[in-house]
Amino acid sequence: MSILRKNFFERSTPKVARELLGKFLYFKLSGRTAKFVITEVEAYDGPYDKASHAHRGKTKRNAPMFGEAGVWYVYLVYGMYNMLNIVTGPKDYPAAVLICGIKLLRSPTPKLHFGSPTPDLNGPGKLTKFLKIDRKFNNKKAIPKNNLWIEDKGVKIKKSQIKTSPRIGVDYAGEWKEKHYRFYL
DNA sequence: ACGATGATGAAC
DNA sequence: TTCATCATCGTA
Repeated sequence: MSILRKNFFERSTPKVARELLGKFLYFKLSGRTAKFVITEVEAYDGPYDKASHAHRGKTKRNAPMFGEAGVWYVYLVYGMYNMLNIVTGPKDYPAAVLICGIKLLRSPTPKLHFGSPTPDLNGPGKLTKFLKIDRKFNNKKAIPKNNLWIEDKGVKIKKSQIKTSPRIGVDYAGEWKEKHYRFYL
C-alpha cells in the first residue's frame, strides 16, 4: 500500500511539489478507477507568497489551505475553471500544490470515452474539466473513500527529468513571480 | 490579442 | 451593494 497521506504532504511545499512528479493520481468513477501520472505542478507556499490566495490572510475560500495537509483545495477561476490543489505544510501554515498536468494511463470504463487513448491533460483547467472535478472535492481528504487520491508506486524520477520555471499566470506577484515554483517532466 | 463567465474580496 | 480582479483556455 502506497497511498500518500498527511505525513507526505506535511512538509516543505516546493519539496512536495517536486516529489509529486511521477506519482499517480487515481480517480474513481462509478466503481471503476482511472489512473494518471502527474506531470506538472506548481507550489504556492506560505502567507508571504504574493501569488498565493493566502497572501491576503485567511478567508472563507482559502481556509482549506490553512488546514491539515493531504486535503484537496478546489476553487473556481475566471468563472469557468476549477483548480485542483493538494494542501501542504503544517496546520495553520497556508500552502498547497496546484496539479497542472496529468497523463491518463488507464481508462475507468471502456464506455467512458476519453477521446485519445492516453490524453495528455496539460493545464490545470483542462484536467478538472475532463474529470469533472469541481468544488464537491473541496476540503475533502485525498483518500480512496473520496474517489480522488495519490499513490507512490516506487517509480524513480531522475533529477535530470525534472524541469522548473516560474509559475504561469501570476505576473502580478512581484518578486514572487520569478521563483521557480513550477515543476514538470 | 481577446472574450467567456462568475465567485471573491475590498471598497464604498 | 458595487466593482475590479482572477493560480485559464480556445479561438483568432
